[in-house]
Amino acid sequence: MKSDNNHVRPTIREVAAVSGTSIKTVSRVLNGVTTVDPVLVQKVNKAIKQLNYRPNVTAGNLRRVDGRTNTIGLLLKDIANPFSSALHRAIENLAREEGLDVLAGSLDEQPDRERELISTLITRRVDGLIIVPTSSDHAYLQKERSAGMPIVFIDRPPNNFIADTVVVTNRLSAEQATRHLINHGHTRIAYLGDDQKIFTASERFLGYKSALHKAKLKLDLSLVHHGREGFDDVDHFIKAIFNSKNTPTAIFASQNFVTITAIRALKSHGLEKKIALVGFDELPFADLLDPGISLVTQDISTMANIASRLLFARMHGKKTKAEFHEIPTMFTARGSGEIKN
Amino acid sequence: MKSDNNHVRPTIREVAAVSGTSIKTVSRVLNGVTTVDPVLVQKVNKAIKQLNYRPNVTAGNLRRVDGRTNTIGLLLKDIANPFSSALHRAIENLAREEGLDVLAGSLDEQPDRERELISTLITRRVDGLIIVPTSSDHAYLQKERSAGMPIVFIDRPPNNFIADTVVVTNRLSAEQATRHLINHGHTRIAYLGDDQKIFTASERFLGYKSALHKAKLKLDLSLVHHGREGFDDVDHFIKAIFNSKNTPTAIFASQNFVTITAIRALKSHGLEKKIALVGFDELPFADLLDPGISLVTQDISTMANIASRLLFARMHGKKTKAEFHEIPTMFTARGSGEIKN
DNA sequence: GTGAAAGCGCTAACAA
DNA sequence: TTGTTAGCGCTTTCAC
Repeated sequence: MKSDNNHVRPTIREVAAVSGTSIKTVSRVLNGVTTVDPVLVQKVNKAIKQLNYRPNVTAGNLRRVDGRTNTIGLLLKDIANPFSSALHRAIENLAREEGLDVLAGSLDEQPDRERELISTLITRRVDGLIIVPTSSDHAYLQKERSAGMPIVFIDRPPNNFIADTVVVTNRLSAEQATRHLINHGHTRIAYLGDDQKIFTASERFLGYKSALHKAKLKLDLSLVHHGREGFDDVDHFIKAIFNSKNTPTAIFASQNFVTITAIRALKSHGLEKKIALVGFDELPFADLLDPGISLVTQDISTMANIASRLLFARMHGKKTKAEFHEIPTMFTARGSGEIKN
Repeated sequence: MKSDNNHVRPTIREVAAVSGTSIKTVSRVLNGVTTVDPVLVQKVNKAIKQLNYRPNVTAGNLRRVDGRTNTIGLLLKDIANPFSSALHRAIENLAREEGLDVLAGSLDEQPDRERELISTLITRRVDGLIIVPTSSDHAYLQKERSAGMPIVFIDRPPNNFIADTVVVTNRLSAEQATRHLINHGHTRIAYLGDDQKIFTASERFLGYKSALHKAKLKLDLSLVHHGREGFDDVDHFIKAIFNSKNTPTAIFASQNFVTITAIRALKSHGLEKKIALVGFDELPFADLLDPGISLVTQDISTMANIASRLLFARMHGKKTKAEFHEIPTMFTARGSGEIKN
């Protein structure tokens, strides 16, 4: 609150005045330059303490030769989502080691929000961006990268734009999960997924179809639903197929909230121990349910590690061509996926 | 990357040059001043587009009369914890409406980390701070507030420092939860809690004791354990009391990870339908377990709302004395807490 | 309505 | 080793 005159922070100039030195000497002390006379260092430190001086780093960065703000931007689907927050935390830890702070924001699958947030982050001159994208066209980022902004995509690749990308083996893992159900004797396997516009959702659906195909099972579209997480339609669909003649004997749910909806629906029909279920995505405490939920989970730690290292390297000037990393998933059998037909 | 000469962002000066106007006119256009000749506005906008100019807000804030950075700092226990991330998300939404970005960080119950993070946030000149504190002494913040930094505490109050605070009715709600178990016929109720140094943990323990006292039940310390979340000791303790002669018939678990540990232990003994359990804190999908977990939950949305509004008001110069808000909790009976003795 | 000059708090360059 | 000056990119002041 600068408007308050008794509430103004002292500047480097005042520290210089109080300590009887120059601002440059104060600056040197602040930056740990070793060639300063220890006596002056003492004086400066005393003045700093006396005035409760706190350097303004944003002012310093303005002139500083590297011009860095030591801040990175992180765009997530939703900060409160378990996958997002685990990713956020892992990246926070890595950023801290590099002396970077993280400005994170939720996009809620809204492309406008993606552009808007990226715009404000650029306006703040963050040093780099890690993005779980939601837009279907990232050509607009070309200008930003040309202006020197390092950008790494995680969980989903960019569209119409080439950049470092870290994703998981969505298709392969979904195929394996579906095959797992097939191997337990199922031939009528429902697919419940997120909006197909989302990369991970469409990839996982391809994996599901591929598994059916390889097992010479026919794709029955009446058992397929692409919904929006948490929306009633998933619930309606599940209730509808359970009331139809064509009841599936197994379900592959390709995202955490969809899996939750499926579990609720199964429970409400008393079918949770009769119909097999395999989910894809983080699901806290999947082991506590009865039956435990068999899940394909993502190696968030490795994803965060690779993405962060890539970003930091670009921030340090690395100029090699964009890298694409596909991280294997883990499968944990806990019971729900091992129910036999 | 300023070191890269072909990667430098254009400045307001270049926009002025290209558009054939002055930097002040460009500044006016940028800030939407309406008294600018539309012809000049056109020219300026054309130059901005042509150069892909992005104003540097940190530079602008330096001179700007209010000196604000439009950033707030948010210190949480752990960004990936369900309670923290829900709080974070709620605050993010409110901050966005005010045009503020959020710099969030995890403290992991480490007081050093609290001081360190606050220090870097002040150095960045954030406009305000919302803190879930972990330190046992906040006197060090006095200087910062005197220098004009608005500070609001949430979930836990400050120590040796008076500031706006938003907490829940920890003691009362814990007492009610314990009484709920007593009302179902239990007299040997175990208490499992977090480290007592944590405000919420000690308050909830007081509530537990108060309920016993009012029901004329004796406090049996062999049924009480103050552990650290996720640590094996909670698990060991539970196993020990189940193997003792003094087995409890009910458990009050005062924090989410402790509740999880309790559920796991009960399940491993096949006791989840025999021993009653009430938890305190967020627990995703508590309704999906069998039995459903009866929980005291916190009104995170209201907490975030009140804390944010308080902070924003202080940022706008509000000078009234510190407010203390105690938010009621909600109790949801789902089965685990209604098991009778 | 417009622009030149000063200055925000700091670091870089260069001199002493 | 220390200090002076210029300047980072912008907004403010104030004259035109």
